[in-house]
Amino acid sequence: MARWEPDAAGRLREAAMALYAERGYERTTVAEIADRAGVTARTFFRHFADKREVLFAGSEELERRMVEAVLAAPESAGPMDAVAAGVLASGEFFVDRREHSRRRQAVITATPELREREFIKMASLAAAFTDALRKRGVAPEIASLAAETGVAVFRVAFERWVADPQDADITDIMRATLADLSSLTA
Amino acid sequence: MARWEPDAAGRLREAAMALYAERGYERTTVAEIADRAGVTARTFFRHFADKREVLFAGSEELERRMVEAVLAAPESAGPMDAVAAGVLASGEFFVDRREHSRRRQAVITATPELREREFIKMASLAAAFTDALRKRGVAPEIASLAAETGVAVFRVAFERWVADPQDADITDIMRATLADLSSLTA
DNA sequence: TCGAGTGATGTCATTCAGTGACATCACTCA
DNA sequence: TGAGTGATGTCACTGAATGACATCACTCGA
Repeated sequence: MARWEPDAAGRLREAAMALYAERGYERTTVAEIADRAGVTARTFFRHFADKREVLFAGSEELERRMVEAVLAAPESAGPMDAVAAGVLASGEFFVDRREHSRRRQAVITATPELREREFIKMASLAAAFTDALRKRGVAPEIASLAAETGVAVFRVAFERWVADPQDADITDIMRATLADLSSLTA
Repeated sequence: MARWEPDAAGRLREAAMALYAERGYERTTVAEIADRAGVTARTFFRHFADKREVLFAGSEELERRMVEAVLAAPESAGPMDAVAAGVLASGEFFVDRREHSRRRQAVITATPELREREFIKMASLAAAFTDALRKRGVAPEIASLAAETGVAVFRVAFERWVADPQDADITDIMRATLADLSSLTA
């Protein structure tokens, strides 16, 4: 018999999601999460930097994929087209995760501390987009503006997808949002 | 003689800025800030919700002014024009505050926790813009997209202003940033 | 097969953020 | 002049987060 049950991090993630959804983020203690996962609070902090981070594991992976798509866009693509490619590439990440995304997003939206953390993840994405665009030869100021705008589109589209009663495809929603941006600034 | 020195909140703000700049946010305790301001830690928390908020007093005022400008834009103005008016209206708020803004921004940029807080302030601004646009009759989805885009412009322009070695006027920089957005999405 | 690591976890003590309850006391005003 | 009022202090407590050290199943080479 193994000394410890495997995948403590996974159990902690699930326990945290369940408790945050059940009784709210603020009224859940790390000790309770750890208990439910069968470990101690000290172990929680060995897997996650803080009480918020447990909901954001995997965001680096998403960011990595989106950045790759920006870099992989055709050379002829302008800055905004490259960013659009990055945004669209996020679609596959959410396949079959709509319900999970909805529950997770409900918890985050209800908790200022978690919203803060989500924003800094978006900022990290914007910085990564900026960097990728510069590598494509885009001027620094233009790169950051295009990146910020692209992230704004991603956020709005994601919100629309989560809220969509028709369960429309996320990629379609992203395309529509990008089109809205074009007509807005026309 | 008054029982207490007046303007405890002001002294706390200054003490916090000084200490955060001197030795960094994380290595400054609330007790130290309170000490320097001549009050107790308990009093600190009566004036500011938490250790981060002390750097963001006044942001509601800025938001209020920007929203007013959105609402005051000519009826003929489109969503993006109205948002642009809001962004430009922030200019006067920063008159004669460039050096203060630079020091403050340096502290914030160096501290993830403070960056998180700054982002949620920007989100609040975006929500307020969205609301204002809806009051102007803009469709909800378009309103939020225009608002997010406007906030992106504000952030980029503010960063440019703080970093500008020429000390250019903030309003000019904002106009230029708005122009960049137009050509980007053309 | 045995013994020296290794690594994930537990235990314990501590610092610090943040909050609730209650006391204090200069100042105000009827 | 005495009953509030309000900003502050004091105290006790919860809970997040971290460092130091112990534990022990498992691995791997001699």
